[in-house]
Amino acid sequence: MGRHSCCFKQKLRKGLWSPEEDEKLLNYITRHGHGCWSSVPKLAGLQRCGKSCRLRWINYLRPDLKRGAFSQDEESLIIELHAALGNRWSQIATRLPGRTDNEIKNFWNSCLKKKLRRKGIDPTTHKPLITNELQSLNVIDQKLTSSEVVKSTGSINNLHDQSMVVSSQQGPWWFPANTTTTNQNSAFCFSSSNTTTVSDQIVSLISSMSTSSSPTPMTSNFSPAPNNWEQLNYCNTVPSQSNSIYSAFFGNQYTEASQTMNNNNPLVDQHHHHQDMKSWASEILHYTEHNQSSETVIEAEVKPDIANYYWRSASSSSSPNQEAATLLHDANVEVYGKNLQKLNNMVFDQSL
DNA sequence: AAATGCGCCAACCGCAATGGA
DNA sequence: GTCCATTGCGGTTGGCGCATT
Repeated sequence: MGRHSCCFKQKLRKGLWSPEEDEKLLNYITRHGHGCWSSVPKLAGLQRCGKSCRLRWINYLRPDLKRGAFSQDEESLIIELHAALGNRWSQIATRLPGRTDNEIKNFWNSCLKKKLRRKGIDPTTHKPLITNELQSLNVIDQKLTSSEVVKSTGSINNLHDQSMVVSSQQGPWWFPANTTTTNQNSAFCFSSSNTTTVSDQIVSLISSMSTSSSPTPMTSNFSPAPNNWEQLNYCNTVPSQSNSIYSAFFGNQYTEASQTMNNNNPLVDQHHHHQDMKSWASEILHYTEHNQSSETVIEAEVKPDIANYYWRSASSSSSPNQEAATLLHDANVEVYGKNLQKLNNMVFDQSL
């Protein structure tokens, strides 16, 4: 145990290699080959242990090293190989001529891991990130699938229902067992009053579902859309359509995360009115709901990749993507409608 | 200009595997 | 089969340099 035997027998140099040491090692191995590494330092006139000499040769002095930045092809290959092999750096290195295991490992830890996270991919599993938000959604979903609700097989037809469905699963949706004729297709109904906004009721609903085991609160009287338009915000960091969803449903309208062109911005999707629940949104950044005539209109910004957005902040201590992740998390915790200014200040960054 | 923070990466460390006596 | 030296590997550290305060 402890320091390798070759290192404590005599006072040996440690730390960075000097040019002179490099030259001695290079000259010796070029002429004689390395042979037994433990004898190299003595024969080459170096005050180093054999292990240190070996490492220096493999990682720096070897003539077949490529050096320089990794190409896009190399980067893709490393990600692909890491997905298959995990942290087996030496095996990965055998597939990248001129690159050392140490170099690849450093590149992975300092660069590729962050890149993958920005794309919403867990660098360990290479699967979509399971975020705090999603974990909280799972709690909500458990509530929704409890005995308080029954499964719905139909769509919401009542045009003016102020109804809402929340789930972390991609359909079918779950609805309360005891519903009135008026709102029989509604998961939850919210009344409009002077004192409580629809948003606040949603906040209350989600909060109660997330933190208590009491029955889901639900208003008994259906009311039409509120007179004053209300902005609602939703966040979702799930990067793939095939994965879990966090979404909202007002009346019979909901949003779709398609990359419809709008003002040449492929990532902003204006209000969609779909009857087909299969095209449910998976990448919603936030909704805007307001009244147009007698109808409620919803606008939504979609985010195919969390990295496409960042939170403009005075603090630059963390990266834009970290800021975005923090913001989305905060928005979820504080729940929708409570933190509108934050979301309104979110800007779109196409350069990322 | 000095102090501090932070990312990168070369090198170290400990452990496992290997091979020879 | 056991011991021990050596090699290989992957996690971790520490120092350097650049950016920010």
